[in-house]
Amino acid sequence: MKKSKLPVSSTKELPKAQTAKEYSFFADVYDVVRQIPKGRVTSYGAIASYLGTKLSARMVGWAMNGAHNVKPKVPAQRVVNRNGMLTGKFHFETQTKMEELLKKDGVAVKNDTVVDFKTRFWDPVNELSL
DNA sequence: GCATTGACGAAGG
DNA sequence: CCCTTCGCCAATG
Repeated sequence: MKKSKLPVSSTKELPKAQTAKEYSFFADVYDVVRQIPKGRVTSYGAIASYLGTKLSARMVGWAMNGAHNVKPKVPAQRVVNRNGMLTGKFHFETQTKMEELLKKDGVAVKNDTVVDFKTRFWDPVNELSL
C-alpha cells in the first residue's frame, strides 16, 4: 500500500491528484495547454514562465510526458519548442498525428515546423495573466 | 547515492 | 551563422 505521496509513481500512471500542490505543476501545465485556443500554439518556455518555472522549461516537457495519460486529453500538439518545431511529435501515437492535428486546428505545418509560428504564438502570460 | 537522460532555452565559440 | 556547452529540475538506471 503505497501512499500516493509520490507524484508520478512510475511513468505508466500520472497523479490526477491536484491534491498534492507540489505537483500542481503538472496539473497547471495540462490546464494551460487545454486553454490554448484553436489555431494557436505556444512554447514550453511560455508555459514554464507562466507557472513561474521559466528557468526549467524542460519540466514542462517532462510533465507533458504524462499528458497521454491525463483526461481529458491534452492538445499537446499545440505545444512546440521556442523554435516552433514539433519536437514532441515522436511522442504521439504516430509521428504524423501531431502535424495533422495542427492542420485540423488551422495551423499550417511545414518541415516539422509551425508556419507563422510567431503569429500563431499564444503566450499564457500575455493572455491569461492579462 | 551518483551518473545519465529529457517533448527546452539561452549563451558561448 | 551553425554547432556545442551549460543550466534547470525531476525521473530513471
